[in-house]
Parts: sequence; C-alpha cells; structure tokens
Amino acid sequence: MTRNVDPIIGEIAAACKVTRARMAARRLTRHYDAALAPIGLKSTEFSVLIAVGMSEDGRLSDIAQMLDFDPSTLTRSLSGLGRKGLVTVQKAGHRTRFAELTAKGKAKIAEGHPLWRKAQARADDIAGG
Amino acid sequence: MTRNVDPIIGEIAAACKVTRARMAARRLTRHYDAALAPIGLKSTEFSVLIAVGMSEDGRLSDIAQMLDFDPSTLTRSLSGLGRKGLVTVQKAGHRTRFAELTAKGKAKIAEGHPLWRKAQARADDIAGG
DNA sequence: ACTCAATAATTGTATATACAATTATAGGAG
DNA sequence: CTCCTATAATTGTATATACAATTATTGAGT
Repeated sequence: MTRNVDPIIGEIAAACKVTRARMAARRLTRHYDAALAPIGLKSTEFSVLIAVGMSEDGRLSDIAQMLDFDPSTLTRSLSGLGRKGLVTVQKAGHRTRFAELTAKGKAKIAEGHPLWRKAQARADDIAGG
Repeated sequence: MTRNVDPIIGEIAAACKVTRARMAARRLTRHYDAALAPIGLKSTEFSVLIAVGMSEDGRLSDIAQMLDFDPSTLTRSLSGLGRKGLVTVQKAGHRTRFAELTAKGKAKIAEGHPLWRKAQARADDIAGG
C-alpha cells in the first residue's frame, strides 16, 4: 500500500508542525462552533467576548495582545460583535478606543458557559483526531 | 494587580482549549509564512501542495480528508494554486476530479524544503508563546 | 510653539475556512 | 431501462486572519 512518494514530500507530510497545529485548530473550532451554535456565536466571537471581559481597561491594543491578534483582526471582529449589540467601542482622546461588554454581551457569556463546558470536556478527544 | 473579574469569564479565559489552539495556530502560521515568503507561498498553500503530492490518486475528496478540510475549502485553495501554475485539476468521468502537481509545483516544494526546515526547527519556541 | 518620530486604530486587499444550497453524476432497486 | 438515492464537487455567503498603507494623535526634542 505504501506508494513511492518523493522523499522530501514524505518528510514534510510526516512532520510539519504548522499543518498539525492548523488541523487541530480547525477540528476544535468546528467542535466548539457546533456547541455554541444555540447562542448564535462562533468560537472566535466567544473568545473575543471573553478577552474584552478580561481586559483591565478595554484598550484595543491590550485585547489584541491578549489574543495574539493582529490589530486589524480585532477591529473586524469587534465590528461584528458591535452589530450584534454585545460590545461597544468608545473613543477616548481619539487615538485610543475602549471596548466594553454590554449587558447583552454579559448575558451571552452566561448563556454560553454551560455549552462551552460541554465542548471543553470533550476537547481532547477531538483535537487528537 | 489582579482585578475582580467575573468568575465565569475568568474560568473560561484561563482554560479554553479552542482559544489556545487557535492562538498557537496563528503564531505558527505567521512563523512559517515569514519563512516561506521568499518562494511566494503561505503555509497553507504549501501544506496543500504537499497533500497533493502525497495523495495516492489525487481525488479531491481524499486530499480534503487528509488535511481535514471542508471540500469547499480545498476547492478554493486549489484554484489559487492552479492560478499560480503549481497544480492542475483534471476532470474524470465528471463527478470526480484529480489534482496533480505540475513540474513547477514540484520545483516549488524543492525550493521550499530548506526554508521549511528552518521554520520547523524553531517551531516549538514559537508555539509556546 | 514646531517638527518629527512613535503609537493606535482603521481600511484595502488577499487568503483561509466552513456551512448551506446547488449541480452533476454514478450505481442500485425495481 | 428508469428512478431514486448517495456521492463529488462548486458556488454563495459570512467570518477569520494578516500585511501594507493610511489616518490620526500624542509626546519628545529643540
């Protein structure tokens, strides 16, 4: 059954760490997305919501650093969450912005918590394959 | 320094496995992307090229399964690689398609190999944080 | 006060990713 | 052979992600 594959290709296929990491992330993302579907959020949106809740002062640059997001990625994600009424972004000074959970955003997190727990409990089975 | 954060938010932030997996994937992706930049490929494109090279018969469904891609994701990725002349997708029967590396595609992999090795060697340092 | 470098955030553009819906087709039941 | 179902792939649409370029704004040095 083993085919004669170019040895370079074989080496990379067997070992590549970014391929594995992305694959694991895809699997887990689908798993958590399915779990969170009842509250209408994807796992990334949920993560961002949590990061906003964790942030000391809500500065976008802090939140981006927390998640290791490029700033532009955060801007885009927050605009979606803003549209859904889960966060607000307020200008201060004009160079800095502050993100805050709305009451609705906090409620979403509370609603999502048990769903998240269920997904989290099975995460290890999923990540492996 | 420790702020009074909602305990649910704190629990999720401290433990969430999908958040961690995605963060690790983002870091590694940036790392490998930078390494592969000289050959004009992103890490995902490189992975797909490798999967095509590994595939027994080139059937798209096999390749998608190998990478744990949704079929539609593979279609999109292959169309980009096709535009760059690195793979061809041929119709057979009409329900099945076969992907194949072009000579240029094989050359790209050979070119990328040492760059990949360098990135791979440092991957563990990057993934951690 | 004025200029310039450093910082914060957004917008433009391109790839990554998946779900739902669609199209096409091969294979089996009758 | 015809019909139905299961399978293969693509397209529509929405979010995820980042880099480069742009905009705005603060602060440092003179």
